[in-house]
Amino acid sequence: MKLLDIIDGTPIRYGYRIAFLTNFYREPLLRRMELEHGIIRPEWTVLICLSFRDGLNPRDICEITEQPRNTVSRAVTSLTRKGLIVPAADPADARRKVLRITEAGRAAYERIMPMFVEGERKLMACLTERERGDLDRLLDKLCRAVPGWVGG
Amino acid sequence: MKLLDIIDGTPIRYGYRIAFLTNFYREPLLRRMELEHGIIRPEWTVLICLSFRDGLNPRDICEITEQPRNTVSRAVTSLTRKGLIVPAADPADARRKVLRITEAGRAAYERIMPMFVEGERKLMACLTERERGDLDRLLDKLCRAVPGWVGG
DNA sequence: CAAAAAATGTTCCATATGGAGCGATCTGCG
DNA sequence: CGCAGATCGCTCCATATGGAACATTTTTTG
Repeated sequence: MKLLDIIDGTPIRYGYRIAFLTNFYREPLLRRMELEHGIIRPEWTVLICLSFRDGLNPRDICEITEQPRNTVSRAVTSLTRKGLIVPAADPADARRKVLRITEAGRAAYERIMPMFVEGERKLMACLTERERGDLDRLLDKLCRAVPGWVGG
Repeated sequence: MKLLDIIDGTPIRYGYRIAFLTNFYREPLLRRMELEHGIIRPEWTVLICLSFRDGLNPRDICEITEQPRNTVSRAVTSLTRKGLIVPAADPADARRKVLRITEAGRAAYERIMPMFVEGERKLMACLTERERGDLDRLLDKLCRAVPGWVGG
């Protein structure tokens, strides 16, 4: 008996399976990341953000990742201690910090990301090219619609 | 700037968006459930399992939900204290408990589940009937393939 | 049949997480 | 300018979570 077997017995078939996939794709990788690289989820999300756009504030990262401020604050502290990012004063606003990813930070990102890429490859291996295209389009539509209903 | 905006900058487009949808669909509902009904995630998964098939053991629930044993153990204890389930001795194996959902437990399930159904409705509202059919088929394929690669 | 190994559920402990509130700073309005 | 209110990041605290070890019971093995 597995979670899959009770999906047909629940009235939330879509939500259930999407959460199911997330559980099996993401959670094991997050645990491996912590074990093998000593990086935990909030730290990882900060690295991803800064890797995409350097010089963000903690506040920006809260907004992007929807994480609470204290969670981001802790991640910034620990990443700084590890030398993966460097916080600087924001000349325009003394309350803010400008966060910059270091070389070591980029290296950590480049070391960890392939793990998630490989996980995604396994996840998607069962689909044909055409099916991936369909899924891509559907996910895009679903994600773009989120801001319209979330919070309400 | 939102998470959506950096999706194109990441090499894990599918995994990212699936996790994104889970975050916005499930997490707010779990928080509301705790606030309004005093039920937390592990308790909810136990209720779902027993609602689908009464008389399961904690061990079965661990297997179905992939939750650690101590988490399920705690959920069983608290649900019992709340009168939502009743544990009995398993005559076939003295180590095991047979868990049965109570009337109050079923009532709680019937009260909470509509919240998740409504959340799913919002999530899926952007898709046409045809697109839902496509997504249904794709999710089915993805989920069925999970046991083949998970853990490896 | 006896001892080793596995299974089941619990407890202990370390840590991750989020809410609330704090001090410092900035903004808007008179 | 001066003050009320908003914003930013941090700390405190309560709780959720998972790993490891434990006692009890069952299964396997010699």
